Amino acid sequence: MAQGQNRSEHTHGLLFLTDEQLRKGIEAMFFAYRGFTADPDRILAEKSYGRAHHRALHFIQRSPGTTVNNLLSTLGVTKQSLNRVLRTLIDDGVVLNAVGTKDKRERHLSLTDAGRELEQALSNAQRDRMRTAYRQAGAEAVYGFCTVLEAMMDPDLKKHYDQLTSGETV
Amino acid sequence: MAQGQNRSEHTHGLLFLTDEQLRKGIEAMFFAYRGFTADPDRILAEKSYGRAHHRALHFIQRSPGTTVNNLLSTLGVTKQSLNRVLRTLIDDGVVLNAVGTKDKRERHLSLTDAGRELEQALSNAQRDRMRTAYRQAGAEAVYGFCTVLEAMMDPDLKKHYDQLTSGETV
DNA sequence: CTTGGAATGTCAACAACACTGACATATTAT
DNA sequence: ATAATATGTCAGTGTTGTTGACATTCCAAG
Repeated sequence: MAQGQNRSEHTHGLLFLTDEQLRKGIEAMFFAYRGFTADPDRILAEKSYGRAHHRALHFIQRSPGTTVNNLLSTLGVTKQSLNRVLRTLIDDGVVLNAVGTKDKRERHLSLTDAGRELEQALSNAQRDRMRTAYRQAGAEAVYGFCTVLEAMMDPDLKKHYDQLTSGETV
Repeated sequence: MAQGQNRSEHTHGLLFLTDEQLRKGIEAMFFAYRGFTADPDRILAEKSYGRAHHRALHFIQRSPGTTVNNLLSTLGVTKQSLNRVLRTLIDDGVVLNAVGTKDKRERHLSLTDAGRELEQALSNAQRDRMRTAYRQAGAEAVYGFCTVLEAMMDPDLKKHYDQLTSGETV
């Protein structure tokens, strides 16, 4: 029932959004996010790291030389929370912490070789699932997928997202 | 740069998935999920509940009379973890715990009036954002959104999702 | 009818990861 | 000199997940 109606609504571009359809999207987000994190979680568990470590590694890889403050606002956590994670990553020789050249108060974060290796392993696992899902769903679906996700973001978070996707350099 | 290329790839249905595009999707999931939970989180904080309470309320509302075991496998947590949450919800008069009529070992969970009210408040907040995002993105995007999310789910979780979306009754 | 297993509840301990608040230190800006 | 910034750290707390152990209740098979 739902499928056929949805399809017809597409064609003439009208959106009759029933609570049922919205609930479906909500549940899809819930179940999909579990799948989204499942593969990296397995790798992290072996190294006794958590998702917070993965997130830090990801965004450091994404913006090498980024400052703690920048990473803080991207991740949206407190400095105490981030520091706990960064501390272990730095001590384990996975993340580099370099005093800023221009402003010596700043610390510039980057990955060591070991860090790049770990980040690659995590990213590969996550990208594999992503790639499979993309291929399965098709190109148009992927475009819609990103469009809706972007529309769901808080404006402040969207800024970080846009900054990452457009310009690579910080 | 990315936008134009993506578009052309759509038209002839070929998927050249660069790591860059996959990373974009990964980051979109991360930032969007934060937005996805932001609104209910504010309401939950007032009542000193957490996301786990919201999830329990959602799926109980979705399948009234469901058993603990069923809820357990839907949520994918341990019974101890779920029990802690259910305990507070039952004690607060938000969830009803009825001994099964046929099999008296089972407990059938449902919402009280207060529970329905709270669940509505949470769902409304979440649906509002969802609706706005859907409208902003358009009908085709929504269709693609759900398609990709479904393809991202673990098969076991997808069963629960399918069960919920198709048949309402348990 | 006894026994095994299933469904549930509960206690205790522990870990990850978020929070707040307070305080210290170095460095830059005014 | 003083204020503001960037960072680090200590201590405490809360939510949510985990294991492991154990009790209870009840259905079903022998």
